Parts: sequence; C-alpha cells; structure tokens
Amino acid sequence: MDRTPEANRIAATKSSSISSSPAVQESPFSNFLSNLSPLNTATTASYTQTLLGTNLPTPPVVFTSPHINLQRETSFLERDDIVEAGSEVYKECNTNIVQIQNPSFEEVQLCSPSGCVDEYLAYPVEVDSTCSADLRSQRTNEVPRLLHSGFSPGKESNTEVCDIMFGSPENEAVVLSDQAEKDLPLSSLEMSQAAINQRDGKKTEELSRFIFEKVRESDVNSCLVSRAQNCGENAVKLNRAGCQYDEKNASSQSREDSNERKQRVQKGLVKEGGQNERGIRRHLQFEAAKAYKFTILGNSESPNSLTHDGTNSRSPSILTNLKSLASSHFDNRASSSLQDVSCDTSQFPSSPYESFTSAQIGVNSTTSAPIHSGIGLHLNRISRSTSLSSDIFSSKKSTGYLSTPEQMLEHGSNNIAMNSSSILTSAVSGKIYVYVASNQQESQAVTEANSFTFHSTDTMKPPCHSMLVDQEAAPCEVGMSASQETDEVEELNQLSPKRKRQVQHYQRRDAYMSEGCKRCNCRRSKCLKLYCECFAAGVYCVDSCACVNCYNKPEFEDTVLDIRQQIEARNPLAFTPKVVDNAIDSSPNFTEEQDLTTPSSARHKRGCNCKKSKCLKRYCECFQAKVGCSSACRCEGCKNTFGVTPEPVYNRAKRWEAHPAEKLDNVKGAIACIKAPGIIHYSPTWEGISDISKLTPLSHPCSRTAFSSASSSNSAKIPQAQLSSSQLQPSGAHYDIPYDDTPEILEETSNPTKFVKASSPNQKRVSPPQSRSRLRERSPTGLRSGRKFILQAMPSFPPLTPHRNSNEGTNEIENDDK
DNA sequence: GAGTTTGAAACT
DNA sequence: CAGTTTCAAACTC
Repeated sequence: MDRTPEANRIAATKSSSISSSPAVQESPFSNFLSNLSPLNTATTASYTQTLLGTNLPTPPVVFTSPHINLQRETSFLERDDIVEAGSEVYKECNTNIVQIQNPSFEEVQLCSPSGCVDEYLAYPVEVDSTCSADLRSQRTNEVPRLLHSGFSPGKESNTEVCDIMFGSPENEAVVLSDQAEKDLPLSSLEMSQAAINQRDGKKTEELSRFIFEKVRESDVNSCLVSRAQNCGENAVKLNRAGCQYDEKNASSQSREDSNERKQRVQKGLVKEGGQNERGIRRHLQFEAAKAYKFTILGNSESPNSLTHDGTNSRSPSILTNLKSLASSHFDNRASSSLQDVSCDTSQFPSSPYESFTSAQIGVNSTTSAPIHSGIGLHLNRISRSTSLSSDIFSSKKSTGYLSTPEQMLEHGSNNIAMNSSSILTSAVSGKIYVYVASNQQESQAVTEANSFTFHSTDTMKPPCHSMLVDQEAAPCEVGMSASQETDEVEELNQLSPKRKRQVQHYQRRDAYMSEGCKRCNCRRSKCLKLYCECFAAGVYCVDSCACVNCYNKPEFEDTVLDIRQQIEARNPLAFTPKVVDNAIDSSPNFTEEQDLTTPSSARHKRGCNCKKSKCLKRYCECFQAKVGCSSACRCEGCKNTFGVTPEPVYNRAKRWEAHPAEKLDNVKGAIACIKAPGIIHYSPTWEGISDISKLTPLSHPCSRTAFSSASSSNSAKIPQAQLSSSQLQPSGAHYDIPYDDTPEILEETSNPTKFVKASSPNQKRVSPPQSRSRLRERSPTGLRSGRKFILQAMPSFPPLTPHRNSNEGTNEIENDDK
C-alpha cells in the first residue's frame, strides 16, 4: 500500500508522542488533550497500523470522557493511567460485549476508563456520541481510520452469536458461504440473511428471544452504557466494513444502475416508482451513502486499506454491538423517551431491547416504530429528531423494500449495511466531530444533526412505521406532555363546536401526519427539494404520497443523494432536525431530572419567521412542532405559547419589561452561575458552558432553559470580567463562551426597550442561522477543537480567566497563532 | 374541492 | 444579502 504524505505524517506523529506542534508538546495542557483524544492515540495508531501493515495492538479507543475527568479534576497523571488502562479495558470490553457475559461491577469499571459508572449515566450522549462516527462528516481520514482500527472479536463469540442470530451455517444462504470463501465483510450480508430469515418467519422468535434474554442478562444499565461506549464505535467500524463490502461488490453494479437511472431521469424517461418499494417508505440513507462515497470514493485510501482485518469485517458482533447500543439507548432516559414517544406502543414488543434490536437487524416484524428522519437525520421537523427510532425502521423498511434475496444481494446488502451504519452513526452520533476535524465546520454542522437527532427524543414522533409499510392510517400519538395536553383541552373547550371539530380534525390529522407519517403532495419539485416534506425529512416518498413526477424514491437513490448533497452544500444544516431539544441540544450533562420527552424543552432550531400568522397557525414551524418560539425566531406579533421551556421569548420580553429589576437579578444570577464551581465546573464542554446563555428571568440561572441562539452574535459583548471570575474549564469551550451564546439576558439588560414589540428578539438576526450552530458544534469538540475555534472565533481576545489552566489556554492560542 | 394565504425554500 | 419568485402546506369557503 502506498503511503501517502498524510500517512507518513501520521506515522511520524505517532512516533513522536502524537503532538501537533512542538509548542503543544511542551504544554501540559496539550498533553492533557492528547490523553483525552482518542484519535490522537487510537486512531492514529490504527491508521498507522493499517498503512504499515503492522500488527500493533488494538489501540485504546477508549473515550475517557474528558468531562468526567475534568469534573473530577483528575490529574494528568491519573489520566495517563486511565488511558493506558483503557487499552486493556478496550479489549476486555470487546470480549465481554461479544460474549454478552453477565456484567459485573468490575466490568463496568473496566469499561469506564475513568472508573466511574455514573459518569456515563450522567453523560450518555457524550458516551454514545464519542463512540460513534458520523460518516457523513468524514472530511478527514480520521474517522475511517477510527472505524477500521483493529477490532477483532473472539471467534467463539462470533460463532455463538452468528449461530444464534442467523442459524447454523448450513441454513445460511449461498451468500454467506460465498462471502466466507472470499473472506469478505459479511456484516451486511449477514444482516441481509437475517432479514431474509426473518421475513420468512423462521427465526423471528428465536432471534427475539435470544436478544431479549441476552439483554436481560446484561441488566446492569451502567455497564450497558459503558459497553455501548465501545460497542458503538465498534459497531460503526463493522458497519463501515459492511459498507466496504458494498463498495467492492455491490456498488459497482448499483452505480451503473444509478447512473443509468440518473441519465434516464435527466431525460425524463424514467418511470417513477417501482413495484419493489410499493407501499414502503424507506429511509434515505443519506449519511451512510455519503460516508460511503466520501470514504471510499473520495478518500485517498484504497478500499482495501480500509479493511485491514477480515475478522473485523465479517464480525457478527455488530449484532451484539447493536444490542448494546439498544440497551444503552433504552437504558434510563433513552428507553423511556422512546417508549414515551412510541407510536402505537401496543405494537412494540414487550421489551424495548427486543424491539430495537429486531428492527435493527431487519426483522420484518409487525413492530411499529417511529420513523424519523435522517441525518441522520432525522425529522427535520420534530420527528426527525428521533434518529434512533427512525433509523431503526429504516432497516426494516429496507427489508421490506427488498423482497427477494436477489434484491438483497444486489441492493440489500448495501442498503442494509447503510442502514446499519445509519443506525449506529445516527443513534450514537453526536460528537464524533470532536475527534474528526476540529476545523471541519461543515462536518460539524452536519454532525449536529445526528446529535440533535438522537437527543431530541422529547420531540420525536414515533414513526408510524406500520403505517408506512402497510399504508394504513394508524394515527400516531403526538408526543405531548400532560400539561400541554391539558392546556390544549382547555383551549379546545373554549372554542365553538364548529371550531372545536375543526381543531380536533387538525389534531387528528396532526397526529396522523406527525413526522414520519407525512405524505407529500409535491407537483413541481419532483420531491427533490426541501419543499417536499418527505425529502426534507429524509425519507422516500410512498405510494400514498400524492406527489407528481416524484424522484424521491429508492430507485433514484443516487439522484436523491446528489440533490441532497447540493442542498447541504448550500446549507449544511438543511437536513438537520428543525426542532431540537434544549436540554439535549444544549448540554450533555443533563441530569435524570430532566425529562427529555418534555416538548417544552424543545425549540425550533432556526426559529420561524412568521409575519401574519402570529405563530398561531401551522404555517409557523414552531407552532407546527408544538414548541414555543425562541430567541431564534424572527417572527412578528408572536403569540405562540407552545412550550414552557424555552419560554417564548416574547413572554420573557414582556416579563422583563414589567420587571426590569428582575432582569438585573437574573444577570447577577447568571454571573453567579458562571462563577459557581459546582455548576459550571463539572462540565468542560461547550454545551455545558453554553448553558449560561440560557439563563432567563424565569428559570434558574443555571438551568438549561430558554436557550438563546440569537445571542451568539452578540455574545462578544459579554463583559470579560464576568468570565474572568468563572471557574470554567480549560477547554476550548472555555473561550468559546463569550463569543457564542452570550446570555441573552446580559444583552437585554443594556437594552431594556428591546422587547417593546411582542416579537421574537431575533428578528434582526445578526448571524446566519447556522453560524451559531456551527460555533456550538465546534465548541463541544472542546478539548480537541478548541484551538481551531479560538483562532476562528476570538483571535484578538486574550485568555479570559485566571483559571488555573488559563495558561494552557493561552499557550494554545499562541501556538495556533504561530 | 377550489381558491387563497402563508412562510419556507429557492432563486436572482 | 436583500428582494423576488417558487413552492407546497395550511387554511378558508
């Protein structure tokens, strides 16, 4: 294999203790960063291994949860130990994961590099996200390397799992044996075979029973979470491997087909729709496909280099990884969230694990699950935030779409692999960009979707999957808090009977059409523009759509992908969830007390721009999403009262007008919050720090409410003195604060007349919608991307705080300047 | 169901 | 980047 300059550089970097610069090398902070950064060690090592063909030990891709360690103020020495220990832990955990052994507390500790169980419980998102890779974000080689770093589950485990999951080898389709001879990655094929088996109803019960039992055995949530940390990553690797196979064996054919289709499409000769996908809405596997394209086609690495380990490629441990993911996701908050938002929960299997895993592997069950869209997608509207669930069903949909084994071979493996990848990347997505490329804004921005997607469980509408498949109108239950329902009932009672019926009609329609259940009616956009709700939501149109000349169908996948890429080129966040959960979106350090399913915590990411509807009609995206308008909105005469958190800005404005003194108190509170070591100190991430900006007169100064996205542009106005006294962590985020999400409250203080008009304060948006997002995207990269961000966002500002680590931060800046 | 309104998306 | 056009959903009648 040719060694590219990049490879040489990395190899050299590896041998030189992985330091980006001499200056950094000398910095304790940089060492600290290196220890915290999986890519610095694990990825680079794995990549080096791949390039050099050496048999280096499996790199310790152990996410040492910088947050926790910072929170606990782990010393550098401790961190070194942890990282080193992580190498062993990594292997240990892999073994345990594959074998699905009964977890023990010791194991939990092993899997948790910092030795703390609660850390991952407290930061499930971080844990998951760090283990995931948004393949779409692979602007660098980092992720591919990471994904293909040595993961070699035990053979016994392979056999065990494979046999149980897919039956004995003799029962397998020819595909498997053929692939086995070639020693090709079998992940996707196995998935395909599993789907076939499941479709035939041969293995469903056995599979489900196995999964559920195994999951029950692993009943220690914390362990599952910890496992998911590694499993998520490994699963991504495996999925990636599956995509590889697709690339090698299936993509050429499909690409020919797609090119041909594209040509026909351009000529308008293609007959839209196909029998094979009739009645089935399949999730667009944009991210997977994009990742596949990028990493395979656009990456300098040859496909072969991507898979350096046959065992890796064909490891069935993806299933166990999936299980672990499922376990982790259903664990604690995640499980409740998914269940809460379930669409027709009666159709769910008794066990969420069972349901989740079954869906993932393409079981053609009757399980009805949420679809949500994708980038992961993901309900570009509300439901899109349910990437997890939606992606789950994308797999199932693919299964349905591919009705024959031949199809599975030709398309299925690819699709399923991508689906799997999608599942994993989106479900556990979040902050992989931290380890990808600190300056990959687009990647980060796009990755945000994943993060939001997974996090915004509160807003997810279970994709009425059965409906999508069966084309039967099984109304989704609109996720809504009890209080919200009560309010709506009261409002409804006050309406005239006629109006009441109308409202009820809309509510029913709402429920039915709630994200994932949408049908478009496009006529001129060919369903290839964001006008099309299906396209925007990352799903293919279904037969029940009334669209005309629709190209948003599986057979036009390449076209769809191309169009989507074009759109994303214009706006990287175009396909990200429009509604995000404040709690999740804002910070990974949310607590158990925070109900992720509370719509009130959601907000429209970019905000609406209503002029006449007063945000009281469905024209308003906020209203449609049943979320309150936020500072991100530029609406006029806003009367949107949806949501409690964030409180509608206009309400806050009014309140502040009425109680200017309260504003001052809250400013003080905000400052106090910044200063509070016990509150801010534990969260070294940007997200956590950004919470400061969410202080509102009505909420606790340190609560994660009423996020003000619009404040970012004004954030530079924050007095440095306020921050200089803070106990912020020495991460990049530390310096991000004043330049991004400046507390709206602070600005309002100096401009009390700002809210005379009952409208969103962000009518005068200073920065593009994605600007803030990008900044915030960059920020969570925290330790990794801090330097980049510092350069870009605050080149002229000195370190803001006398924090003990401020010197390191200064060094970082200085180093970057050099 | 036709026509109108609305606001996001796309375009210039 | 602001203004305009296009588009499809939402809404009204």
